[in-house]
Amino acid sequence: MSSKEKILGTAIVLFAQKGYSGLSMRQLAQAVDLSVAAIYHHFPDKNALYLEAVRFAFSDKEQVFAQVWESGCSAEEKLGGFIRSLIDVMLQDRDFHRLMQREIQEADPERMQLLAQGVFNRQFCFLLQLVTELAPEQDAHLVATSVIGLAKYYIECQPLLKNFPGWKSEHERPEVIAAHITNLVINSLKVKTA
Amino acid sequence: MSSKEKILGTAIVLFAQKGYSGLSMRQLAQAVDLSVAAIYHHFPDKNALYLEAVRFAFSDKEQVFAQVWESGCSAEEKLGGFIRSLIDVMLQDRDFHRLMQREIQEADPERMQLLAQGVFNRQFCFLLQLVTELAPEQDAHLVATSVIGLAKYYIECQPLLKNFPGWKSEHERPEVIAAHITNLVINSLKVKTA
DNA sequence: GTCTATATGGCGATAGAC
DNA sequence: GTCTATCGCCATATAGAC
Repeated sequence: MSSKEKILGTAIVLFAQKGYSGLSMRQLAQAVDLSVAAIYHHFPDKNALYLEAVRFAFSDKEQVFAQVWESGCSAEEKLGGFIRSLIDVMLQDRDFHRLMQREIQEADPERMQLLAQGVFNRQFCFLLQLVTELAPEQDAHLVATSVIGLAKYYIECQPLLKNFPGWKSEHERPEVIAAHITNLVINSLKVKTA
Repeated sequence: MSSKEKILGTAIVLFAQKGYSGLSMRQLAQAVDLSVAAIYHHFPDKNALYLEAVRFAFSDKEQVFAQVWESGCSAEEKLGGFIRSLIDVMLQDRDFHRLMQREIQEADPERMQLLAQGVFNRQFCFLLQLVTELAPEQDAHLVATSVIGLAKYYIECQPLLKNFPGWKSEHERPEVIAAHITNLVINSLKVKTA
């Protein structure tokens, strides 16, 4: 692995943990066992390094959901499969997920557009199509975002949710969360179509 | 208003905007029109100031939902009212909401427990009770957290969601979001009970 | 309670040798 | 490509006058 890749991979993790201003170039240099000057050889400044690290983390997410869309399942099963994959991806690549969180929180409009169009657009469109197929009379955008929001919330708020009454240990199992969300959404769609 | 209160109130806003390490004592001092040393007269160090600011922001949220619970409405109407209030509170007090976000993201287990038990517990229990009443056979914790998660997601991801196909300007109106979430949840509960 | 002045150290970034 | 050494600046925090 090249130094540049090592820097980018480590930067993702550390930026996700500490945020942009929370991570110093010295700390990053120490983490990758290089000098600060060596990092500056590969990147013009801290901000450029950050942007490249975000893009680097984005780069290999596209085909995770492909098998769901390409499967011969029914629309309902596809929705269940998508929700399950979404949760698995979020749980598996927590660094990426945290980086996303920070990006969304800063809410820079330009950056949001880049993110939506350059990263998530394909998957969102597939989901939109699926929802339209399942319940053509509903607002597909609202339903699609509900699906994503539910998954996202369960993952990122788990440490908080554990402390409320009624919590069970099974609530942190991905298949349980996925089944609940799938049920919630599909049942809701059924009422209107029935 | 005392200097201490002015410092705390300003700190909430700025910490929410910039994060802990993103806000310097100099910037805060300038914002409240005091010297850095004056701030250090009121707080032993930056971390203590941060903690006190978080607690300060927490302190006046308890009775916002009281009228919903105390209203003579049906359980269904109460759920709708709670969702609407939740969205309004989140939209209105964005600084508090952003501070919450940062706290949840850092996910310190001890801090999470304090938050759950010291801040949100009462409201969560009311919601839990309401859900149990509406659909006794369902997992109330899962349903209750779904309600909160949906509301939270629509508020905090709005800048991102705007950029996806299918978005309409009405999606940022609180009553539209609230109606959608209420429908989603209540319809879903109906299927199982029907 | 608030100030000015300052100690001490980490920050981003660069110069120049190898 | 990587290093050591360094610049200039800003950070947190403190001392002591008013």
